[in-house]
Amino acid sequence: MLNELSDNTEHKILEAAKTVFIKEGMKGARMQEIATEAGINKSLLHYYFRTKEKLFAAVFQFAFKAFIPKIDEILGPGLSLHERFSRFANAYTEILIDNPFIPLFVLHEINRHPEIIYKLVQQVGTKPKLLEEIITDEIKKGVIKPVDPKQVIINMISLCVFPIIARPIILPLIFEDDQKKYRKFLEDRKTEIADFIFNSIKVQ
Amino acid sequence: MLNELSDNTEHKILEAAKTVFIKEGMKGARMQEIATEAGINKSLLHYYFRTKEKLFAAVFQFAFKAFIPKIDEILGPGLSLHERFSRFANAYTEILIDNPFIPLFVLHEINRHPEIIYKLVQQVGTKPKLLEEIITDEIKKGVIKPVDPKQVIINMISLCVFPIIARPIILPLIFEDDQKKYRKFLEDRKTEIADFIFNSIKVQ
DNA sequence: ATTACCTTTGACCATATGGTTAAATTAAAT
DNA sequence: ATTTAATTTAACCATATGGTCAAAGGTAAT
Repeated sequence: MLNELSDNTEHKILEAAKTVFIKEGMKGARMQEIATEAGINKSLLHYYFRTKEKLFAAVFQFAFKAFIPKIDEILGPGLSLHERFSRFANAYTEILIDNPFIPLFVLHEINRHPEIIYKLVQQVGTKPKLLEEIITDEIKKGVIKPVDPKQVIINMISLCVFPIIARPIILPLIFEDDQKKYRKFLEDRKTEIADFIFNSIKVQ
Repeated sequence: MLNELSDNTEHKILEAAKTVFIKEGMKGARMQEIATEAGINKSLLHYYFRTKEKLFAAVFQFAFKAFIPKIDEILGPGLSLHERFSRFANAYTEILIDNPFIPLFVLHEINRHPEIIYKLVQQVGTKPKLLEEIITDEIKKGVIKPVDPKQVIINMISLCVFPIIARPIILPLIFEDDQKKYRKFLEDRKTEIADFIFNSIKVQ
């Protein structure tokens, strides 16, 4: 039972740390707040994770993985480009709706310490080149115009991520604080984004 | 000369505060660091701006204004929709290239305190409705397909902002840390974004 | 029951940090 | 020159915060 208990506490701590760090950022987060959120005291927190840095590193790694989509999984084999765009936008938008604070958290921290990305990129093992090749092939096949694949990829991710991280501005400024409208808007995007991109680059 | 000197010091403080706050965020910024950056001591900083909050408020207001484009100015009268998209993407991208850390700063802080937006929105006086009307009109004229104007507007802003704030991820992951390629990529977008959007929604 | 080990707690420490204050300095006005 | 007001500085203060430590509690093995 020893291990079960410890796992339990460690798990509680990690969940609490996610909540607090992702909301407040590294500098904004307080160890006491994390302890309280986890229902334990500060000493125990330091017993499990010696320092704030170590705890942060654990949370950041989790967040980074959640933010960088595992493209290869989403882009299953034997699909048309439009279908692939559609699946990507759909899956990624859903991830982001469920974890709306992760992108900003990751971007904010990575801006403060751009170096940390190098360790993470390997661990995550995402392959943007894969998507790039798919797009290049479709150009050769004459399905889409000769566009820069990098532009298309960044467009796709931009269109998925930004509406989520800009919610506190978009909601009052565009949707007059009507959460339902905003929610519907995001829901629509699951299909709109793929159509939008495909329409733009397809050969008519 | 009294006023000139004080203006000068106040100006130095504000510039220093912009640098530090925008880079480190409200919680990450240190009053001492701002003072040092401004070439003065901490007491003088508190003499000009009683509290960290007051200084932050000044910086945040500036940053918010820089982040929210004054749409009406960019969208001069008597232009085609494509021309308007083009001008917007061009002008906004340039602003963002010159102030690459502002969007993330604003979004991060506004996420921590979503309320603050209400005071700012009035002061800035941006009118997204204006662009919405323009798009609606073009739909009626049959220039573009019957799309949701809100989707188009958010797409435009997403495509401009995200590639800037995601630079620390994009640069290593997509451009193998080649800054020139990234820079060229942004430069291309000044025209690419408008073409991209217009192609997608125009009636062929 | 005793040993040994893991977990949890409360009291405590050192330092960083936002902020204050009184005195010194400077500049303008009389 | 003297007064007056604004500006600048150095020394301090109170508090928050990350982190430590020794003791207590609990659990399983002998």
